[in-house]
Amino acid sequence: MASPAPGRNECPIDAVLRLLMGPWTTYILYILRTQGPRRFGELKREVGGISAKVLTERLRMLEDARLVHRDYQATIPPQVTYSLAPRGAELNPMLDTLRDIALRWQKEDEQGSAKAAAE
Amino acid sequence: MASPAPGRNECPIDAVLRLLMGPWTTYILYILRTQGPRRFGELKREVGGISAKVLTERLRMLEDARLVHRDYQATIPPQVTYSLAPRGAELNPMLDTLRDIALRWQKEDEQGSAKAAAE
DNA sequence: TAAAGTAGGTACTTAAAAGTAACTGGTATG
DNA sequence: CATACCAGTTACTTTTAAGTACCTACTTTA
Repeated sequence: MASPAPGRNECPIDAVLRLLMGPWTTYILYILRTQGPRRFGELKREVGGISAKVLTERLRMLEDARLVHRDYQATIPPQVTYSLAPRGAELNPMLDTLRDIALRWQKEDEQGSAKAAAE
Repeated sequence: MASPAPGRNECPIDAVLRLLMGPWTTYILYILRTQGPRRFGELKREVGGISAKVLTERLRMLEDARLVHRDYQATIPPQVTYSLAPRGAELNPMLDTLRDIALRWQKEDEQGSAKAAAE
């Protein structure tokens, strides 16, 4: 890219959002957060429908950003366990707030459309 | 899509993140939040580098989600003013938290790499 | 000895998003 | 009488991301 558009590449908020967005990502974090550390295969089964390629991509992204910790045991067969890193846990309150807002909006919209339909 | 993947389409957090992510979006909200209501052309100039098409798309998305309010005056030439709607303002604390976290991580990473380079 | 499980990697295809350029109607300006 | 401004829209192209399928090396199980 020749000219980095202002507010796009430079914005640190965007960098974090870019990390979280995309299919599966928040769901992966949600599982690690509520179910605790999980192995690759477990995670894949629990997310359900995700391919190994995309799961690997997401986990690498999250690992590079240090939201998730990867523990590799060179046993046979190898055991790779993923867990929430401190930075991942740091996002929990924000994600909780976001979830509350999102759920409330969803409920408001349903009530609003129900009321509008009844009138 | 045949089977809606679990945790993907159903997740309300994802719906809001999907709204905020993407180039320009948080920057547009940032301008409306810090500079106050702005007209289409002003917004376009202030964001800088965005095309009318994409800016319109983003504003329509935000308007549909009721984060932003659109005021159309059928004068000649027409005046269209965009402002933060209540829902948009509701996100402010969360975006502030997110920005603080993002900036701190950025700083930590810079210090970390600087320290690592010095050693 | 063939299959299945471990944790992925690689190549290819497809679909969605983003960007580019030209166009709209109506008026005021040069 | 051609141009520019306002706030977009439309058609088209390019880029990016996501998805599909198959591959690795090694071991245990049937």
